[in-house]
Amino acid sequence: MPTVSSEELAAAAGVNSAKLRKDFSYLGSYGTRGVGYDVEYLVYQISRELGLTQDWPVVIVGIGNLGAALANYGGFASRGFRVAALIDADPAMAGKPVAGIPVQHTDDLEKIIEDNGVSIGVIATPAGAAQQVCERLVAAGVTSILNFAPTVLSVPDGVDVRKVDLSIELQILAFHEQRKAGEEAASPDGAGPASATRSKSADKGPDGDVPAVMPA
Amino acid sequence: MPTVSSEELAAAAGVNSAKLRKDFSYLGSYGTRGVGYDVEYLVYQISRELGLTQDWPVVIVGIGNLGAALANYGGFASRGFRVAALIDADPAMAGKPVAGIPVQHTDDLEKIIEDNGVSIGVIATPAGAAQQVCERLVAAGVTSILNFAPTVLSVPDGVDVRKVDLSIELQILAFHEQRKAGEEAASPDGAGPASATRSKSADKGPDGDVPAVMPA
DNA sequence: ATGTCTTTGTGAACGTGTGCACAAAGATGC
DNA sequence: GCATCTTTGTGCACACGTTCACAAAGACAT
Repeated sequence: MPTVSSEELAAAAGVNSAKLRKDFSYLGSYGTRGVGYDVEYLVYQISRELGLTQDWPVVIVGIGNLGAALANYGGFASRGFRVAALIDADPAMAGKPVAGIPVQHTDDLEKIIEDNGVSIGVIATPAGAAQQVCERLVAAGVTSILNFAPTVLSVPDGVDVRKVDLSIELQILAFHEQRKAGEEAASPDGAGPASATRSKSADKGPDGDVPAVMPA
Repeated sequence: MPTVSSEELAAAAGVNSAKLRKDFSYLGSYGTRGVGYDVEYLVYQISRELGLTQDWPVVIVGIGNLGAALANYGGFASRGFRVAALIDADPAMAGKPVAGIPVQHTDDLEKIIEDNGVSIGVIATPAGAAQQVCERLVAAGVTSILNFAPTVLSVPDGVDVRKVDLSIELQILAFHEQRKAGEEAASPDGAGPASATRSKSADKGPDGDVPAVMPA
């Protein structure tokens, strides 16, 4: 029986082995003392807990560059996601295959959702259309939405929304990049609107995450 | 002078006002007691701390659907990013404009980086090409990389890499979706490879983040 | 069977981030 | 000038996640 120890896994993943064991214990995963974890059972158990063993039909609304990129993205299928339908508002797109799946028109959105039993929707439309699409998805029975449009969606209770901002990661990189460059020369501080320049060093935690609030 | 109180900002952002004030104090931002924060100065100060006042030239390597979507993404410009160049390995793409910017061939990668003083690179290539592109970017002087390819990149010390996995957010939604559905009926537990079924409830924190390790 | 050796599972310590609560600071009115 | 009122800045306590350290469990050799 192929096994693996928490120490090996921890080294491979770059995390602490105790944390890993504790996580596994929360999952109810029991290893064998002196041996380790049964690889096959462990994989199955984690997969099930994460929902990888289920088939999740999803629809992608808005088949622009991003929607097409998502439709072609290989990582979905291997994680249990199945692109049940592609939907776009442009009549010229209708019927055209993207990633081997014919694009359908927005008019049929509700029927598509219901026929396929879809509970997860992906919005890749322009910002202006996102809220309306969201409402139609929710009304048709979708309870989880992944939003790539640069808008905050408002949804009723019981519906989960996760917003993906493609520029936020770039923002974080730039933040660190600025820190790297700022080590030798202190902040240049050009012509800001401030009357006085404040000091106080502004050091944050070593992780360097961005603050909770940032301007649009 | 238009001002805003921490209480107003906190309500708008949905966070605690004390946390917000503490964050601002770390930034060296002084408000006026009894009044609040000078909006204009606050915006400027946060923008500068986050690096929004700087011009960050970036290159995007791999102009497929995703690369094109990124090139067209409006959120970059407003956050101080400027797409300095688009690079692709396909000679047929060379010269073709995407988002108004002509695509250049990979052969000229090093020259493009150096000429534009680029320190941030975006990789949107297939997984197979990512590591090689990464190495060329780093060798040419790039010190921050945003990786959309489904591969782990290895880089020398001093280079930051952030990996964006487009399916991880979907994964998290599915995880919550599974929890929603699992409330009424306990886990179905089909034909797993396990000999015995373990219990122990497996409750995680209320935030419901995914564990540190997951199978590929 | 007994001892040794490996690795798990977990109690306890530690560090970090969040929220409360209040003194201090400044504005405003009289 | 003094009192009052608002809002900041921050000490303190609490909660949560991470890491350490070790007893218990089991495998394996003799």
